Amino acid sequence: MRGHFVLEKLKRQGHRITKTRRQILQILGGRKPMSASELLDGLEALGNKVNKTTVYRELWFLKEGGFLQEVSFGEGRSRFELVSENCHHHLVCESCGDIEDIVLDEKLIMSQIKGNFELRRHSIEFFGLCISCQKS
Amino acid sequence: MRGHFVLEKLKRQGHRITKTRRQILQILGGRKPMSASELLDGLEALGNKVNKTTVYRELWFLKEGGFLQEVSFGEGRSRFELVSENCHHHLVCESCGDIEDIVLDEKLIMSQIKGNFELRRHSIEFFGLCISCQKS
DNA sequence: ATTAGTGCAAATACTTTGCAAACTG
DNA sequence: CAGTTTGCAAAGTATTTGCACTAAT
Repeated sequence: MRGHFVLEKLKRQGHRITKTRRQILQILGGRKPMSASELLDGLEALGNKVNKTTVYRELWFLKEGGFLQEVSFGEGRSRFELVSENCHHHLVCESCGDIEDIVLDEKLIMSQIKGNFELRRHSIEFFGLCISCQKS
Repeated sequence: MRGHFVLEKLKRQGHRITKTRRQILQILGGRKPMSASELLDGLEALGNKVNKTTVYRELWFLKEGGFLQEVSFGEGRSRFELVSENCHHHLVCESCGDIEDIVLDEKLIMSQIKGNFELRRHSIEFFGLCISCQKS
């Protein structure tokens, strides 16, 4: 889901397109899952000195609207990324924190869930060392 | 890894077996991944009014020792469970919070990670509705 | 007796809330 | 103008730290 598509849908839904909302989508559009504070930094880098409350509320708003998904890398804080059509997961480097996307064979994994559990969502993350960090 | 095995190993390593340490292992031994505050409640239910600091320190200690593993369900807090020989994952009910273990075909999943990423650990969780919650 | 383990209070990090003010459409 | 969005301050929850004190071996 691309940022401008989100903006159009929001507009159609009667929501307002503010500078902060536009910039948050812009920032999330290009990168890996981001935490609230990283987003805050990103906004500040764009010259937008917003309050953290605004960022948290915007993340909640966009998540509720189905535009963002929350991911957790066990860092004690949440990260958010634009929902993507192709279901992907992450390779997280424990040294430099770099995040790479990885696409798994969904069917293969889902087929292993037997029984009557009604699956709604899942979260799969791999942690280790990226190529650059293996060298150093 | 069973609790009493952990206790023996700790004793061999020169660590002390305190009431709190014994009870924490006892509580973690029987159940699903628990948060620090749940553990605190469990200890209080056993008549042990420990301080939360002690619980956090003990969890850190046992994790460092390789006896516990940390899991995150994106709740904004960490959970801990005894490390198990057979690598398992979790089915988490989003309604009642019940946690069921599930064993996946590791090789099948790991084989999908191509490239030069040096894998150290991974985390796979499924969220949805357990059987009882589907009925109500 | 040593020193690992504990309690307490305070500090830090992340996130949420209430309300008044500002801005978008 | 009306209703959405924002800022600010304060509160809430999870976790950590320093230091003096207690207890296991």
